[in-house]
Amino acid sequence: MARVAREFFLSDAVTVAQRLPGMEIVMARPDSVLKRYMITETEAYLGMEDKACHASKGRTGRTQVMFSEGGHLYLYLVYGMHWMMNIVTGAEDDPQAVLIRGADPFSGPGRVTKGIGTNGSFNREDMTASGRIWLEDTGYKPCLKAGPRVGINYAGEPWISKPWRFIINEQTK
DNA sequence: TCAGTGATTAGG
DNA sequence: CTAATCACTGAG
Repeated sequence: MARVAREFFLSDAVTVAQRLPGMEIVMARPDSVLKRYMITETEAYLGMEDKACHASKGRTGRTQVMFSEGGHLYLYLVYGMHWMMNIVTGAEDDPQAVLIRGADPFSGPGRVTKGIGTNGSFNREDMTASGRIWLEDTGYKPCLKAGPRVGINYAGEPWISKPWRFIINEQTK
């Protein structure tokens, strides 16, 4: 299976967030064993206008990586204990990103990073070139369910209501 | 329901 | 320098 290349990450965050579920995050462990985690849930953060997006505050030390070319990782610590992992999307100077909220078998953005082992040392990593983390397309195109994003009430309308959270919709039978 | 925990940011 | 905030989780 081939590594997903730059072009994929240059689309807008909503498009990338809709395509990511079903794809696999591949981690090369220090002992060179490869671990794969299928993405199950994402959220899109759409640039400077989106008040829920950290980049709406402008270019700061922390948000700088969101202004880089799509394919880079944006990792930050929240509540003093949980690392959040985002994939930057769009062209350079177009600050958008997709939060990874779930990756099998982990549910919840803090559990994902803890489970797969990403932390601040992965901030600014380029997924299209890194030797320790990248993305692969399995070809699986799951059914998705969209809904409002979590934990961003401070952003106010209309951002609270944007249906930019995407979850694999398990078939009920 | 609510405390833990520390980086980041705005402001004096 | 201070103080507020926070894209969460787990325990009760």
